[in-house]
Amino acid sequence: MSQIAQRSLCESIEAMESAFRSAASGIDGLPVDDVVLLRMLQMVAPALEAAFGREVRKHAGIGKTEFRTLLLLLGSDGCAAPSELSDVDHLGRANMTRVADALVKRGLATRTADADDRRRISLCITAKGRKLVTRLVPGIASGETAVFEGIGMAQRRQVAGALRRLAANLDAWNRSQR
Amino acid sequence: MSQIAQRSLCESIEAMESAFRSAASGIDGLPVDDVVLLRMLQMVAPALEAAFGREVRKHAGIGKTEFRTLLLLLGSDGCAAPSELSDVDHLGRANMTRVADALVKRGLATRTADADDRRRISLCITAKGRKLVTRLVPGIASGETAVFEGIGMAQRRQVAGALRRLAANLDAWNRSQR
DNA sequence: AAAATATAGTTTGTTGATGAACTATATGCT
DNA sequence: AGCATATAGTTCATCAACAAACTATATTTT
Repeated sequence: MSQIAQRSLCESIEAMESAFRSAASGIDGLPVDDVVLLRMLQMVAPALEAAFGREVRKHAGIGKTEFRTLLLLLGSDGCAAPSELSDVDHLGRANMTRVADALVKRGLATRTADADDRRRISLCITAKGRKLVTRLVPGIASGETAVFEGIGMAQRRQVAGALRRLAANLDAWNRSQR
Repeated sequence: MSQIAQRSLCESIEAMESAFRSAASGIDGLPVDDVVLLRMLQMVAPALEAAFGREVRKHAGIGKTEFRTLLLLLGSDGCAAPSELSDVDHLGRANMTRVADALVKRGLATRTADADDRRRISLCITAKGRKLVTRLVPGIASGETAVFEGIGMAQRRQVAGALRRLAANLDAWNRSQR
């Protein structure tokens, strides 16, 4: 049994907000609305990912990152270089090696050397991998429908726009740190 | 040097969206808008947290979870039980033990037994811990201002509302899985 | 042509989280 | 009073990620 879920996520968010607002009343200059919003983001995103990960593990026996890599391969005509995949998924190359290892071990992808550039390999989804993705899509679709219930298209666009903006601001910040 | 940042986060988001849309054109029933939006969430939130974590590590020598626990203690009149803190921060109790260990080791918090309930302890922020939080607040404030630039109050409310809705839907989903 | 620099992928050790199991204690039920 | 159940916090093993360093190869510069 998970050792997290004493309270629900909603209850934790309420309690977190209350605690931060209380803390802010004794601290000058803390932009508590921003702190709370960022913390909500950082609580909800991992919780969504964890739930997705548990479903994928249960139904496919692989991790969420492995599954996502299969989707990304499908979006690249079936094959891609690990360095490309790690860029697209914003992960480390070392991690992508681990993910590739796991997929190859289960026969869901293959590694083949690049004919033109011997530094590179091509990771390609197999027929078994395609079948697995096809099998899980209905469950994914219904899960996502459930999770987005009550959030209209206009609000989703607002969220997407805000996330892009946050990413751009973070990129600018990271550039300024070097 | 970080092995992730070949591309910027923005570039990864564009590439991810393109790859998922391409994948979806060959897969019936994949709600690609939702997939993309969830994946953006799951890329941006950890990136923000990682950046914050690096700053905190650099300026305070502690992790982001340790720092956040100090803030939560301030919001609880200085003391709280680890089980309470883990609920508020939506973390495992085992993890909160690790966080408490780190804070106590650095003299930023103390553990004291509860007089009424010998199962419980109180984790209390020390004067040193308060000073550390006070010292970091200006940097946090400016970082958060930077990261939210270009996102107006109305849009922030839309994002907050969507996050609460996502949390509620996820709680409902988790309840239905038991 | 040779040397310097950059890129691709891997290996290794570390980190921060989790899940399971444990001990100690409190509460509720009979 | 005694037993069953629940809660609090800890320990331990595991996992999925990272950072650093490495080897091999390609490209650029001199």
